[in-house]
Amino acid sequence: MPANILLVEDEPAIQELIAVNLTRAGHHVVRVSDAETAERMVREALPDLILLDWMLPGMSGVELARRLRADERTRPVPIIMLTARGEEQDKVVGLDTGADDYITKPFSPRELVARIKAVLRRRAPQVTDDPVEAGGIRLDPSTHRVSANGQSLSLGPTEFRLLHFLMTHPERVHSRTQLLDRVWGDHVFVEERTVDVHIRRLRSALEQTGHDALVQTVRGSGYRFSTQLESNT
Amino acid sequence: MPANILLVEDEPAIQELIAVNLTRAGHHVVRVSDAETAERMVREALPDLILLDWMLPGMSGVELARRLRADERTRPVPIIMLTARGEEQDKVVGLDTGADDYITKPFSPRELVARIKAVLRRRAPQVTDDPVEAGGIRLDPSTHRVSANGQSLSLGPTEFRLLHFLMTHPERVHSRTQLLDRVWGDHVFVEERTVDVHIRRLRSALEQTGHDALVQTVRGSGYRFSTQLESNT
DNA sequence: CAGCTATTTGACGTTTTTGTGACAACATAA
DNA sequence: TTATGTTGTCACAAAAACGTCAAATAGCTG
Repeated sequence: MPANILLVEDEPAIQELIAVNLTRAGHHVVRVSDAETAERMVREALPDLILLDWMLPGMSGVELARRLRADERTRPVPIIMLTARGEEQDKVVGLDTGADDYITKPFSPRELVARIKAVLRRRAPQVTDDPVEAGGIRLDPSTHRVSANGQSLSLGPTEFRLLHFLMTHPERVHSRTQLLDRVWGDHVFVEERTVDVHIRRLRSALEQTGHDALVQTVRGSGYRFSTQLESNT
Repeated sequence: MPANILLVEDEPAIQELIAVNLTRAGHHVVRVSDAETAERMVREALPDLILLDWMLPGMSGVELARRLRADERTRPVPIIMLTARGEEQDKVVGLDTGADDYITKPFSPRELVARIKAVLRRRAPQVTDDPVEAGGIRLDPSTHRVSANGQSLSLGPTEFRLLHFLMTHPERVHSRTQLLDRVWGDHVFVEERTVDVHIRRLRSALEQTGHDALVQTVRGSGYRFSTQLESNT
């Protein structure tokens, strides 16, 4: 289960150490040295998980975590705190800010990878029933209804789940494989091309209400739900 | 929704951590360090929820849960198990004893509060004796009567409870399993498809009075009582 | 522009899910 | 007891959704 991980750590040596190990574990790591940049990146494309150093120049890790938790859109992203001190107090405060786990330096790569795996798995069944709204589309899992500017539209179960997933992970590119895993389920044996077909069905449903640029194709990579127009060269 | 919570945890530090957070979340917390005392307190005054540590000196949490489940009076009190990391397999057993949920240490206060909220909501006795009215249908539990635009119609007991439940939880989609739990009872052994049949009987009763779109099918999910028309096109 | 690859699209057969009528078991009341 | 009504289950019918393919189209590279 490879994941996109955002590593926020100012000390180059540690950054390197962590990045190497995570990459070896199959994850895709993006490195950042300060909280401000990190915040921008998170808003740009939600990572699957954030590794956040406790102490950072400028805005601290704690502060960043708090800010991310304050925003509806970034709230669900799991955060693991990297803390230098092993004090009980810090742990409490750290978790209080909304971190999902903490790990005390120095730590073994093995442990880090294990923790990440645990957090990612724990996050998985975190299916929220909360309504999602973006780009004029409103999707409510509890009533199983989708409406576009008041006008309601009907989707098959799979299209519904697909749209739900895309809307809860907006602005991010999802490969066909990822979509199959997250929308269809880990164990299904389905052609990747099938995703295309469902994307198309979803699109044509959305188009009937005038929304036609929400589900975007990223050639060679996958699909993306975005309220921003596609960037053209 | 503040609740009375009984916290059974022997380790002072964790007890403190949890208590502080729950109190901050508006709950009233009573702390106890062993199962025996806990049992006495529960019998004395039923709490709204019990947070129960898996491992306890003397009688274990599991054992306590089992005993509470065995008694008619204490059975309905929801229990959330606190388990230490790495007891994955035990989770199953824990749920088996009748726990409503479990949470693995270390956990974030945020997560704990959320779980508690979820369990309390799930357990909330939302069935009252008040008459319900929606979509031209009026249902009165106290007189056990249903009327559609004045015209009264007769339903079997099961259809009555089914309609009652649907009307008191309108617009929401209910899976067959949920309906079995809430209408038939928690642990009845009935085929899921039986729900379909009763839905059909309910529908045909309603149709005789001209109401035919109230009970809607949501393919792949379940059924829904709604006054809004099903989305078309 | 040509050649190539990736994606879109429409069609189609299959599978899954739901609707329906019938029936036997059971309870209840006359 | 019989008569009446309710309930759970089944088998089959109907409907909807699904996955796959192949042809058409679009995008990229040189």
